[in-house]
Amino acid sequence: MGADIWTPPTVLLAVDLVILTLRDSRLQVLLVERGIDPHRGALALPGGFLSDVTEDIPSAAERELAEEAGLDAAGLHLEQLSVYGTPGRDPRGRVVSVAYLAIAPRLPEPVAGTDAANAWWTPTDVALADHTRLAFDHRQIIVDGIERARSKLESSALATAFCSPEFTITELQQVYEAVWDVTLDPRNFYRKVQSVDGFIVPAGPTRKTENGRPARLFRAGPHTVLHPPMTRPPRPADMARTPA
Amino acid sequence: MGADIWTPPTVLLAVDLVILTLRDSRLQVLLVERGIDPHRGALALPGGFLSDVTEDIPSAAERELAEEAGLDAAGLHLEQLSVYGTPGRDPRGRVVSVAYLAIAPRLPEPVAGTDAANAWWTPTDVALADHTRLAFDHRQIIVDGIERARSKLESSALATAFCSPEFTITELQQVYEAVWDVTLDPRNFYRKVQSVDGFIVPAGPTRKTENGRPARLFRAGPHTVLHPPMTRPPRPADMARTPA
DNA sequence: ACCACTTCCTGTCAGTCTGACAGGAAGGCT
DNA sequence: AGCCTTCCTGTCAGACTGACAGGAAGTGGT
Repeated sequence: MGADIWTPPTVLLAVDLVILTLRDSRLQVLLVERGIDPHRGALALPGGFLSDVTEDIPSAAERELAEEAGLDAAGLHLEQLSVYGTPGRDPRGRVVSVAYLAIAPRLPEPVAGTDAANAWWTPTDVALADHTRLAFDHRQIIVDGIERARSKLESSALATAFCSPEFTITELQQVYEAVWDVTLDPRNFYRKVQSVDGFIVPAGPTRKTENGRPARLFRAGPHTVLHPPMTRPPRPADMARTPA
Repeated sequence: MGADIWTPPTVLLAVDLVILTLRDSRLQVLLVERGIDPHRGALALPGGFLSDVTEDIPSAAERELAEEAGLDAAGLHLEQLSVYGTPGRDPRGRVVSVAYLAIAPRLPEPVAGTDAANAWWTPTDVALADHTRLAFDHRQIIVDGIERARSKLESSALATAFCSPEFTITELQQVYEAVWDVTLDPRNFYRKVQSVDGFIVPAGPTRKTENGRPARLFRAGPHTVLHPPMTRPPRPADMARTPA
């Protein structure tokens, strides 16, 4: 406890975005190729530093969402994920990054074409494969983001954020199946989803054609917390290990 | 896209701690009285700036836990809560605070006596009462911390962190009742808690006396996620309206 | 028009879980 | 021994879940 004038250290503040969507019935994450050092050429999450010292952190996340992903934050689920600030994670200095989780509906196919056009949707299993080179600690951030999405699918209406404003129950089921990496019984899923109060509401008498019998359309209901929650079937891979 | 040399802005990084415990069958939070401006004299969460630019953020949280609360981080649940960095939340500059949620077992009664002795356990309803003056945005941080604890009691074994290493089922029930602010049926609670795989395990043939029949002792089991989860009964305040 | 095929949706049924309630077990105290 | 306290085991009806069958509503082929 010296009596000298001590001033607290300063850090560089960044935001990183885990943007998830459903394409080809697979969970995909948006990655960009880094054009500058460090980690030039490696894949990374969209993100960047605060533009100026007066910028709000959620605003920075929305700005990066538009600049690097070409996505409009309006009508897009965006929530804070966690903070990553281990010393040495960025060689440029002490960088503390606030990670955000964004969920994009499947519709906006063309992500590129905007400012930073070198962005690709990547299936999550590919992004997390051993041979994929990810910058910084972005691998861990992606893992955390996916786990957050998996968890929130149980207790919240987050699944509707993966869908267009109007969607069928089958589409909703595909969200659960892709994110949880399971297969669900359609009949039980129909029953369960419609019994949860305020989860989804019928969207007019409209219907939608594709191949078989037309499906009814729904939209997100008024409730964001699910009572009772959706139950995730136990994955066979989760064998319990007992730490001593 | 200017060609000028742009340097990202720097911010001051702080940690704040929401430390919850159970005292007198009530959920209580540790608050300190601020001795310096801004908000001198107001109540605040324990916390402070990073000590130096090389300090890890979790380490800073543990250091503040020891310095301001006199608690040892070992064997204490500590998890990151969220980040609070709205411009203007601190008049000294752009301060971004990483909030942590800590759960303390009921035993360590004397919190004071250490470096910063002006720390008190405060029932959460008192801390959040309208007449209580809380510094900065700490009211919101406390609300978020309590909600996190409430939520995690459902799906994780967090409740055991409120208890001594060995505890009775009744003590565990009091945790749920205090945090959720509900009353639970002891008989159903016994059945439920013991049926959840790996939640609690019997702790030897030991017993513990107090007033009536001795209670069996348990300790935390190997699993930290609960299958199936504990279900929180709907609070009477949430009157559901059933649309026709 | 009819059939084959696709997808969507409704029903049934047994096992399990939940909420409500009764009553016995095991201590201390007078 | 009684009486009080607290702990714990049982029972039972209703709700929920997982597994499975079969009808409803479209499209396309012949």
